[in-house]
Amino acid sequence: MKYHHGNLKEELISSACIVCEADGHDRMSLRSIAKEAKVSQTAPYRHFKTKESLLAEVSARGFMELKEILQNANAKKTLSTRDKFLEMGQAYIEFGLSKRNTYDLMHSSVIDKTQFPELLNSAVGTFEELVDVLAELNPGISAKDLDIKCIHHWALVHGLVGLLRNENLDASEIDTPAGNAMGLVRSDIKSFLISALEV
Amino acid sequence: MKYHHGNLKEELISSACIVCEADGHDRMSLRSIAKEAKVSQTAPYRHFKTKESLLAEVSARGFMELKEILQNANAKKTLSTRDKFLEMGQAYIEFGLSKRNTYDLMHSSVIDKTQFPELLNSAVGTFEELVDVLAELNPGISAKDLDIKCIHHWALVHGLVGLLRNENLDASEIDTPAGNAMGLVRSDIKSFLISALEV
DNA sequence: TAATCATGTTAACAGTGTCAACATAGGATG
DNA sequence: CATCCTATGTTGACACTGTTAACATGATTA
Repeated sequence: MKYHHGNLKEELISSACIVCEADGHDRMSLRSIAKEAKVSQTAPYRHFKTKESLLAEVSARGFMELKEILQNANAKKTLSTRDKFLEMGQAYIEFGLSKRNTYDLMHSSVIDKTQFPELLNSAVGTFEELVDVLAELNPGISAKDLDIKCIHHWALVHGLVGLLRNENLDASEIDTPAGNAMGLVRSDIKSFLISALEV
Repeated sequence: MKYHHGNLKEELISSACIVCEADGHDRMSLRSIAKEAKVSQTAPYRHFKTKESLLAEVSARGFMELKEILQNANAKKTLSTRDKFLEMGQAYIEFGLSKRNTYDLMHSSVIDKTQFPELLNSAVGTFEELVDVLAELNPGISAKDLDIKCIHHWALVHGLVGLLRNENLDASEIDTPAGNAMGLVRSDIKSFLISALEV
C-alpha cells in the first residue's frame, strides 16, 4: 500500500468524466470520486483548487472530443462540401444527445469560462471547425458575414440539442403538438437539417 | 407575532423567483429563503414536497412571463405579420438575456418536467405562441411542416440565447473570431434575426 | 366545547465543499 | 551518505445543505 498514488490527477479527471456523464455534474461530489480513486476526500485539493476547476477539465475534454468528432465528419473526402457540412451538423447533435450530461456541463453556468482560458480555447475550437466548412461553402463571403453565419448555424444545432434534451416534450405522456413535432425531428435529424439549413 | 404566517406559500415562491434570478438556482438554498420569510427552515416543506417542486413553480412562472411577452409582441396590431414575428424573436432573446438565471432554470435538467405537468404545459405554451404567427406567415403550409418550422425557429433563438449567455466569448479578454462575432450579433439582434430567418 | 387538521417549530441525520494542521516519501543539495 | 525541501497524501473540523421525525399551535368544523 503506497502512500502516494502516482497518477491521481489523471485518474480523478477521467473518473470525473465518467461520473459526470452518468449522474450529471450537479449530482457529482468531489468526495465520491475521491473515494472511487481510493484516496482521502481532500486529496483532490492537491491537484484542483476547487471542484469547479476539476469540472472545467471535464468540460474541456468534452469540447476536445466534440471538436474531434466534427473534424472527422469534415475529413470525409468522398463527400461534397455540402454533405460534409450536413454530416457535421448531425454529428454535433448526436454528440449533444448521447453525451447529454457532459454537454450540459459544457454549456453550464457553474463554470466561469473566463477564469479558465484553456477551457475557453477548447470551446472556441468548435466555432473554428465550423468556420472552415462554411467558408468553403460560401466562396467570396465577407469575414463578418461568415462569422455571423457560423453563429447562426451553431445556434441552430445548439438550440435543437437543448430543446430535444431538456424539454422531454416527446417523452412525456402528454400529447402535445410540440411533443409530436419533437419526436418527428428527433427521428430524422438529417431531414430536419436539410430543411432548416437550406443549403 | 403570530404563529401562522398566512401567506407563506406565495411569499416563498416570489422570494424564490427573486433569489433564483439574483444568484442562480444552484446557489439558492431553501433555508435562506425560509429565513428571508422569517420562518423556520423546515416550514417550506408544508407547501413543497422538495426543493425541486418549489423550483418547478419558479420555472413555470418564468414560462408564463415569457409567454406573456411573446403575446404582447404578437399583439402589436400596427405591425405586419413578418414584423410581429421578428418582434417576437427579439423579445424572446431579450428575455433570455435579461432573465438569465431564470431562463437557465427553465431549461435546466434539475427539474424533471414530466413530474410537473403544469410546468410542462407552461413550457409548451411558448411553442403554441410561435405556431400562431408562423401559420399566418406561411399560408397553406401542412401541419407537419408548420410544426417543424416552429422547432426550427425556436431552436434558433433558444440556441442563440444559450451561446450569448453561457460562453461569454465576447466578454472575455481573449480576442477570438467567435468572440468578436458574438459581440456583433449581440449588439444588433434584429439584424441578425433578419439575416438568419430570411423572412 | 371538543376534535381535527393544516401549518408552524425544534432537533437531528447524512451529506457537501473546503481549510488548517499534520504525515510521508522521493528528489535535490550539502 | 545524511539532510532538507517540496509535492502529495491524511485527519479532523467547520459551516452549510436538503430532508425527516416528533412535537406545538391555532383556526375550522362537527
